[in-house]
Amino acid sequence: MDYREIDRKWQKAWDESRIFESDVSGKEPYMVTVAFPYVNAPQHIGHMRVYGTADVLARYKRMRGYNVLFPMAFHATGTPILAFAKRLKNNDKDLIAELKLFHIPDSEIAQMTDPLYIANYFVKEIENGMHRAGYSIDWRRKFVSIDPFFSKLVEWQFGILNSKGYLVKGKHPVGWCPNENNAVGMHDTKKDVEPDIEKETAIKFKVDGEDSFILCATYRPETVFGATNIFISEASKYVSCKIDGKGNYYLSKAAAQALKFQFNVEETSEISGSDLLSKRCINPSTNAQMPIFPGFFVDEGIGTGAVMSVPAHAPFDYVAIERLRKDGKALDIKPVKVIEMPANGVSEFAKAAARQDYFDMPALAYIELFKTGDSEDAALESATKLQYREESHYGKMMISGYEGMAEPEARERISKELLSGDKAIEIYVLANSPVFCRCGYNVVVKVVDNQWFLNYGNQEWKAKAKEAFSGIVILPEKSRKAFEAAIDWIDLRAVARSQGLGTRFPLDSEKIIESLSDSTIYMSFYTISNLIRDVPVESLKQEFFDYVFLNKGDAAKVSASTGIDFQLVKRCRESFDYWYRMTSRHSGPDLIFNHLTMYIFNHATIFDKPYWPKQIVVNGSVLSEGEKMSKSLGNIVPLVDAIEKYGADVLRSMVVASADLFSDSEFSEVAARGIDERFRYINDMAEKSGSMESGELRHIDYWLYSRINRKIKSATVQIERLELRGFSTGVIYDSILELKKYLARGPPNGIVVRDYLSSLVLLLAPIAPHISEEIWHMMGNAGFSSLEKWPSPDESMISDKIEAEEELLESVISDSKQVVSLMRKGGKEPKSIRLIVAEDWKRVLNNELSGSRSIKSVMEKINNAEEAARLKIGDGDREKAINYVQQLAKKINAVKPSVSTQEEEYNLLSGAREYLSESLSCSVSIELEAHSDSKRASNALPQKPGVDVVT
RNA sequence: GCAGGGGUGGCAGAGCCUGGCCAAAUGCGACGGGCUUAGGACCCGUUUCCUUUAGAGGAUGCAAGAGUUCAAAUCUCUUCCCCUGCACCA
Repeated sequence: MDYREIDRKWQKAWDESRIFESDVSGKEPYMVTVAFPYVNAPQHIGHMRVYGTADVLARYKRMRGYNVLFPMAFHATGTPILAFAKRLKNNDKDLIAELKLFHIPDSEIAQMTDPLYIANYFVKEIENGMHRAGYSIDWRRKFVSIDPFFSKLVEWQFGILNSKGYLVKGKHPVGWCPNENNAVGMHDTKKDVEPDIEKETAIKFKVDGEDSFILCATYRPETVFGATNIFISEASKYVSCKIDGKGNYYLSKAAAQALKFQFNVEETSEISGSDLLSKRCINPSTNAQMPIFPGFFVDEGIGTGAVMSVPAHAPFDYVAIERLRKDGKALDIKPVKVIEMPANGVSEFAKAAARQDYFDMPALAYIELFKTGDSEDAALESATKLQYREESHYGKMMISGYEGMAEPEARERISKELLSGDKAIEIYVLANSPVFCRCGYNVVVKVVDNQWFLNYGNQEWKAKAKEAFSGIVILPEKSRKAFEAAIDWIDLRAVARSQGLGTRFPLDSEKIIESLSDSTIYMSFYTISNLIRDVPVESLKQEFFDYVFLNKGDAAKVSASTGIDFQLVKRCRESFDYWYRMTSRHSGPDLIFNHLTMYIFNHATIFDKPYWPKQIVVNGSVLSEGEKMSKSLGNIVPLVDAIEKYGADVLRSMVVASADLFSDSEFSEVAARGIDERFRYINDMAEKSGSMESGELRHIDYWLYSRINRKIKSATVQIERLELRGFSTGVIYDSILELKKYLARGPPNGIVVRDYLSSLVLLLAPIAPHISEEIWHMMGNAGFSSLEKWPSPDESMISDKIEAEEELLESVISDSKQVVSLMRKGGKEPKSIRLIVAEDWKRVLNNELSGSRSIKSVMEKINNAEEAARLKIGDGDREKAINYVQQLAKKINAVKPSVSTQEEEYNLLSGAREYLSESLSCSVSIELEAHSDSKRASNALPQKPGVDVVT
């Protein structure tokens, strides 16, 4: 069996028969869409998870009789492709190495300095990979998000959003490269670090006798009540400046430079750090006089280059004051405690901080307890972090007006009060500074003016989105909460960028629509993309989309004003109306907080209710040999390589079906081998089954029928919920165990095996379509298994009884083996084994006990002659019956009702006698308890025949 | 910090919603045996501890602790730990 050959054979057959090209019909529609791939890299096996899962659903629904559409397009908007081209221009070695990993020839790489060339190349590459993976895609509908005709849809969409007032203008902080003069995201930084922007409160400390302020940035404005002095960097340059035309503020020159990206900063004079030391300030919250001291730890580049000193709550401040004291300075500075920890604090540190001896200096507690072999700065750093964290967690304010308030709440309140009282301003800082742009420059925070946002915070819109969301089936159901959180959380989203590929922003033609915002309703485009491919782009006017997607206006007028053929206009409307009624959307969990949420919002406001999303499926990722795939680990496996090596179906089963939706699946050599072996086994059995004789149905044949029908039933429930792990375990693994068990029971019955395999092969079709087709054909069927009807269970063939009886045989064997092995230990060799079938009155008692779970009532029945007769307990059996019930008393909860009668059990064992003696390598005889002279006879229980090993 | 998900035997991973048949499926690994010239494949058995020459009994056990219950991996509470996301970026 050569997977490669089978893959090619059936892919070709599918293509030639165009079975995945779907058009409007009388059947129920089912449309499956996946977050389209970004065309700046070839696919690796990780991509197979989401596309493969979607394909499994598409293939399953097709077999369920739906008219399934699985389209695909490509994403090329935004900056990554530009960045890619730029990196290649600069001969970026890492990128070239990555491309080589995917076997991209040098001649191609040489041409990849052109963004469009890159996009085209990867479009082809990815399409080829998807084709070889066997996805049932209708390729006629493909498009790229930078195609002009697609831009028309985006323009139309933004026209609607604007008319609803959802586009707003405002300020926004971004990571910024002063050298390249553009916004910097994760993709643009060295080591791919996301610039982490945080807000800080910069408090104004009035300088005594001057009309100016010292500006101190802090994360903990609530500690301003404990501020005793100010620290500056003695050796640094400071400036006095106006910020946005207001005030005279002292801050470090470095800080002033950085703040120019956030405010209009006018420097009016320069002053050295040491000259500042002679000034005094006033604490805006306590009106206390505060001296200015040099602080050994103050960095001119961080914050404002000036720090408000809170020695009670900041270890660095405390130590700086101590050092000054040693030099006879700052003698009158006393720490002021403003946050109290509970006396029974949870950590050692917190407990100490609350102790009397550290009464007003909790910082000291942290410092002392953190004294390690580390450098002092490192220890102080750790102490600071912990104190900050613990005070946030457990601390309560001691300041009147805020007494007892938890610190985070106080922080927010006090910050707001300072800001509204004009006692502070808000600045942005880079929390993970320094971050380097790829060009080598330090990234700063810039506040971008005139930024356009989509206002997802709009209450009306949010309410609509929630309404739409309530009607969506989320798989797996447990990710529903994440969506709810996302819908609540999403607020303003910047929507225009100054660079990148994509559609121009209608309200500012200098800008490009941001690349997640331009792809929130693109799935609707699939319904018409194949129809309008040759229509002149200019004709795709607003009224065309209004008619097609919103049913506004009429086709004749639209045709007249746009010049698009009347019939075509109507067909577009019909196509959208047909397909968009049932859609399933697929992606990874990383898109919940952006794309998928935006998808819901945009659909809710643009489309009418019948076309709102119906289902969203979120799946986990793929680990490679237990590790996350990453460039640095060098364990990225190109998709086409893996298909070549293992075959599409083994790979699909491993990547798509070996884990449940939410968990990561694992790609490994061992797993591949396991699946491969099982596929081969099924294939071999199918081959052999052709020549198997058929005969009358035996117990074990009914058993196999019961199993397969039960499997069809459970597998259908599982695939419906995309619980693919359970599904594939049942279909691939368990079914083989069942077949083996069946074969061990004697010569197989051809018709039964063939029926079993036929169902199995169809169940396998969604995950392993190529092999399914191959075996389906081998077994003499015409047509494609991909188009066969999904098997439906025959409930009448599902039998608990038959399955329980087969289990009985297994337990008889294992019981007997255990006895035999005990005998052998004692040096005795078994000659034969007598199996004794329990009498019917025991069965009756089992049923009574398992029903009532009451020893007492059953005993009463036995002792009552009439009842006993009804229960068919003869007078001679009464004594035995009482003993029996007493024997079961201990395990009353484990007593099960009896499934078969004495006669049935006897027949079962007799029928399986050959199998039993073979399994036990010993001759076996069956007898009834009533007629048995074995001393073990009374041990016989219903479902558990007595075993007498004769030596 | 906030939000979401999780913690099960050597490993992976079911079970948890709907408590009892759970010393816990299945796969992998390991060990012993069979088959084989040999290896692979395949087949059988073992894989928490103790006891047991009759199919068994007992102890411990599903992150830790407490609770509910006749009965807890499963329900409730507390604590600890891990993963993911926190935006203008695809």
